[in-house]
Amino acid sequence: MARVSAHDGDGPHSLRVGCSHATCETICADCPVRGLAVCSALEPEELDEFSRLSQTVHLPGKATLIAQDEEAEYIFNLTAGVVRLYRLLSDGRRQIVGFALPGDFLGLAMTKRNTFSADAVAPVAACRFPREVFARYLAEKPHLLRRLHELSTHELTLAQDQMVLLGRRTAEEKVAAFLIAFRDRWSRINQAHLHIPLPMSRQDIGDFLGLTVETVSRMMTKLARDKVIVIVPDGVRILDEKKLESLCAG
Amino acid sequence: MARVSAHDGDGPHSLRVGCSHATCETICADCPVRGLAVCSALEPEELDEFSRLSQTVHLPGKATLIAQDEEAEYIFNLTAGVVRLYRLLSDGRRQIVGFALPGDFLGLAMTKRNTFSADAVAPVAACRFPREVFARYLAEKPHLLRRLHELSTHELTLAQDQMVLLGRRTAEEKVAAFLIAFRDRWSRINQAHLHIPLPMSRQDIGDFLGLTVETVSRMMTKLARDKVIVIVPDGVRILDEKKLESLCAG
DNA sequence: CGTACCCTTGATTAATCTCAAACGTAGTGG
DNA sequence: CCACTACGTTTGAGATTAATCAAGGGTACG
Repeated sequence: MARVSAHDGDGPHSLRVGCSHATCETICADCPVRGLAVCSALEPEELDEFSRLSQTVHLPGKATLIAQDEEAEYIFNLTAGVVRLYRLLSDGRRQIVGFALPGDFLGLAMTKRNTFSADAVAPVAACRFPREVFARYLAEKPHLLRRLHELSTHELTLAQDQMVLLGRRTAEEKVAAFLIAFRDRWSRINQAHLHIPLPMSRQDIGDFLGLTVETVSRMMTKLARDKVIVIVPDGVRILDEKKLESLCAG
Repeated sequence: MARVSAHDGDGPHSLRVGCSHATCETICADCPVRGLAVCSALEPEELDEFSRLSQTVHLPGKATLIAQDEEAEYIFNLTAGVVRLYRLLSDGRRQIVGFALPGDFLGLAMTKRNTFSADAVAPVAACRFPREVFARYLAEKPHLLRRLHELSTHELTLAQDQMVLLGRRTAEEKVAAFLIAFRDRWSRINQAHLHIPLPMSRQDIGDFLGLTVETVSRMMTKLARDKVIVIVPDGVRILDEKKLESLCAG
């Protein structure tokens, strides 16, 4: 896959196009999220063709991938890092509608304008496709469309989970459910089960759970005090899995 | 379209198959939600073929269309009435994840098991397709799949709106935003703008907005006291559109 | 070393929930 | 026809959760 770096090398916004076609194949084959992403819908020979439509981009933390209401120039297939997706109210209140992890696709809707903003929580790598190019490719690949539809409806299910959480769970249940959900999502990427990496800030977690920073912090402290978790740098370690699960109030 | 009644006629669960093929065409052509529903993706000759895959069912209020975690036997295309979609927590807390109006499709995900429950708020009419039959038809109609994907991503956008509402809006803003959203959805079906029909109970509205019945009632009363709306049987009438919109806190 | 930022903790306030009761309406049966 | 019941809605008073306001502690980075 052609490779572009948007932050390293010779200047803050330099673009450096890297590998040849042969290299591209190697990169896709080595892709850590190969089996999870949209790409899993494609045959090896299609994947080769597909990969040539994109560029691999590396972005630093806080970089914007998608800006709400702006024209959707690109869609992304995240390969490393974590991205927050959010909407803002006019007075500045923010609701994070999701966190994207490696393997996640940004821009499923393929709409002309973005319906949310997205920026990197920590440095990210992604396959970036011009939306128009992707749309043309999609038009002649029904099985890719089917995969996209699967991903969309899965997202919709997650969104409904989140509605239950936001509307009907207490602060403690929200935090517990968040940790469990994050553990489950990470475990599909790497095997580490009891250590949950949380690269995002408490503020981000609060804006995802419909809570203030202070409340998130208090609930984390409470879970730690109750020996359910230990707070470690950039995450938590689960001490009592059963207890944490029971606190979610399924 | 073949017609089945699940509540009228000779017994509580009687099924009465009605019209012939010729009649079916007439019914689809007359369908009030023809231009809104999935059907809008189909050519007239396809529509004829498509319609023969379904039965028109009529269900009384409170009837269950979809039961969470059960096998998804049917998918529905709502033609009349209102349906609430919801999830339950094990202790009985309920979150309504959406209301389906005429033209809406239930079962977009096409998954083997239902991820939510759905029941009629008031008597409904719907085109009912056996899931397997629909899936087979879908497999050979990429433009239908495309339409389904469009509908799914639109649902996802609505779900994200709802997350903002649930996570970051006050009780008054929630109720105001609910009324505005409902007015907008009705206006796509019939032209009546200032009268908003609300066939669902206050409890339903509360379970949709993440509020208690009492709070919904109080906010409705407040809006009425402030001369923004008038509460009428089975709905509200908007008195001050601008004010109501400003209360949503875009 | 200082500054900035994030996280935590404490005290107080405010929004919403809970509990309780009264009201209205629709349907039922005497 | 009316009384009675059932159910949904409204209103009030008090309890509770989470927000707000305020301050201190830790860590990273220049």
